[in-house]
Amino acid sequence: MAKAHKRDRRVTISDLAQAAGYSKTAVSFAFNDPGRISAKAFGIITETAKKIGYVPSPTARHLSLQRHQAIGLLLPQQVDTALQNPYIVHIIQGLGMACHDDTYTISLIPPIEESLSEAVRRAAVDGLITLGMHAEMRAVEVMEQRRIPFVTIDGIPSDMMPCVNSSDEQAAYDIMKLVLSFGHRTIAVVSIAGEGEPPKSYDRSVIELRMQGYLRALQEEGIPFDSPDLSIYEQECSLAGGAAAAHVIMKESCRPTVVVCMSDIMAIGCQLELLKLGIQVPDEISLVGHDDIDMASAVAPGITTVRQPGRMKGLVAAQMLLQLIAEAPLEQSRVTVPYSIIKRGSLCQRS
Amino acid sequence: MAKAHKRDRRVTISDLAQAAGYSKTAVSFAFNDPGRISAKAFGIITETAKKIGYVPSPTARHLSLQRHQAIGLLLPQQVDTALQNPYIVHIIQGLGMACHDDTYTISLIPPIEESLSEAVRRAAVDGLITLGMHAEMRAVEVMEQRRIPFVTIDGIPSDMMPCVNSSDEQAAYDIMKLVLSFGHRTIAVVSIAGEGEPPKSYDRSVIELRMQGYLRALQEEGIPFDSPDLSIYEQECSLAGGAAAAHVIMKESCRPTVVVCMSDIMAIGCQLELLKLGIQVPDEISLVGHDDIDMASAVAPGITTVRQPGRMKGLVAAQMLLQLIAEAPLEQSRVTVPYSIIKRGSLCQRS
DNA sequence: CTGAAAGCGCTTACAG
DNA sequence: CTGAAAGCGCTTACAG
Repeated sequence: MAKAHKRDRRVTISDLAQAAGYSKTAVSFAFNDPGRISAKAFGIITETAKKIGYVPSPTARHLSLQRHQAIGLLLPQQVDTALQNPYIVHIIQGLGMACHDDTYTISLIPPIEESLSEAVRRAAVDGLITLGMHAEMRAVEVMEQRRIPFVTIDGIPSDMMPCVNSSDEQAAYDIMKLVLSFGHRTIAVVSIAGEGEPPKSYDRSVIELRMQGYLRALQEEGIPFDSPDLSIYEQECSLAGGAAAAHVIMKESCRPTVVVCMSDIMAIGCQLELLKLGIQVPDEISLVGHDDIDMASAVAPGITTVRQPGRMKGLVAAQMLLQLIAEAPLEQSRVTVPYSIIKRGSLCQRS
Repeated sequence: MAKAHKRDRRVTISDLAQAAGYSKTAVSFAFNDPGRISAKAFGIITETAKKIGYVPSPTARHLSLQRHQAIGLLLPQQVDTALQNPYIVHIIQGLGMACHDDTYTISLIPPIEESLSEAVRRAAVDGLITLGMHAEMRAVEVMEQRRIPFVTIDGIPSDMMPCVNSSDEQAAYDIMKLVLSFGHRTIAVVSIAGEGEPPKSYDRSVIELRMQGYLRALQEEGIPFDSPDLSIYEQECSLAGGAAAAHVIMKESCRPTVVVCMSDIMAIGCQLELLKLGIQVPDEISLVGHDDIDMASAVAPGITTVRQPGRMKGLVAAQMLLQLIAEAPLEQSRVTVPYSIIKRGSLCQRS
């Protein structure tokens, strides 16, 4: 009676049990295990449910079952910033592919007031995918306290932390080797500027690995870190950052014949700006990038780049995570996903 | 004692209460309203919490508070497919911007076995953003049963359904007018093929509105729907679809001087293919698109297009949704976000 | 087949 | 300031 007043209350299992003339147990079975009640009970309950508009509360279910049917992606930055990075979008697509069959949902979890660990505390998910995590981070501690499994993409491998990486160092080495094989000896490298401390600088490790790869290849060719033929810049990872790089490079007294960018987005920004400035690409200045985003093949000339298998990484990471959630053993806790070098028009023989 | 065995159990509020020598009430206050307990109690409880690694269960909190601190985005397709559409990525970015301050999380909710309404049933969120919903859909019914507020982007306006749209008909009209003002009279329109019934064909309404806009402009110029100067194609909304359109168009006996594509992605695909086929763009064939995705300015020539304010729509929709969740009245329940026509090189005077 | 009851882990009105 | 207890809305072992 008291309850009947509140017209706007959500209808609960008790309402339905009462309306249908069965117990809550029976109602629950009707929705989750119909075989355990009579056909008659099932009929009455589902009919009544339809009539009074009963929908089981997911939250209550989650608490009861200790399961959310959701995984989270821990973002190093706010959602709008993070999704500007096509690589992250690719990763999400990969997660989606893995979640599809198991009808898991994906939560995007940005830091709360700069704090990833606070975000982890509040995340209502069965597991987390993290980007560029290393074992020392506070967020890891919270995940362990909460006993919530996680898989790291592009993290620093360490014990007990499943992760999927690609060989960033090797990939960078390979593309620099390619550049050198085209005869280039005056080289500009555009690295990615990290904005501050963790969590923002999540992929410092990747940046460092790529730089190491570049330098290793250069060294093999007799070009040391401090060679006058090598100039290294840091720019924001965006079209604008690439454009800025173009301007700085053009001011060099000893103009490079190739610009090696750590990301396609920068390479494209740089290329567009160079073209605007009337420079012939690739004839006067060649360019290479990293990631193989969609745009890399759309611009003219296309960007020679390393394909970062974002989708594949997301897919594999999510599959591993679902295994962990199911408490199944992992075949391997560190998987390395292959990259490939995509040759397009932006890199040519030094003229 | 019995509990103490299970080393792998998550530590709960009871564990902490016991360990700290206070009640669960006190523990709860320590985390949510420290002012209500003594400084001493607060100190002991937080200290002990740290020591035994207590993190409050978000799920239990959600059930108790009847609040998730999360909104969901109902996707018309699987995550990986949906995110191929940059417009949807933009919308998510907009949602992120609105959610940032209120520390709401975003859930990506794809249909479950083709069923959006099933997805809505299971969604553990405080509110939903839907794409292209109309009042008759089953999903709407479920949202109402669950009393969960929602805001529709690109939906068909109707009573009691808050929505944010842009004037698609007008935008399409405007760009076709622009095309006509450049002297074009032999025109190919490439529409978006809908793959089947709802939920897949979520944006049929948008497609229809754009088509209506095109036709209205054409009609004003004396080009009726069945004019021999007008050919209409349907293609998948992708680079490949655009490329396919290019081939079909080139086989026309009466070759058009302009291709009006309903999306940039198709326009770009078409342009790249035309260029490959040796056609001069825009001199031999001009092109226009729709959406102004990043790539539209990156290709050469740039695509003349209508900027779809995806980010803005997401932002506004999420702000409205948060209002509804807070049970605050909406200033207006139907907002129209402005578009703008972006002129680039792909459209020129008919030669 | 059916249902009373305990449990999931919190919050909070209420009484002291 | 402090705590016992009811409540959030489900699931499920258990007894009948």
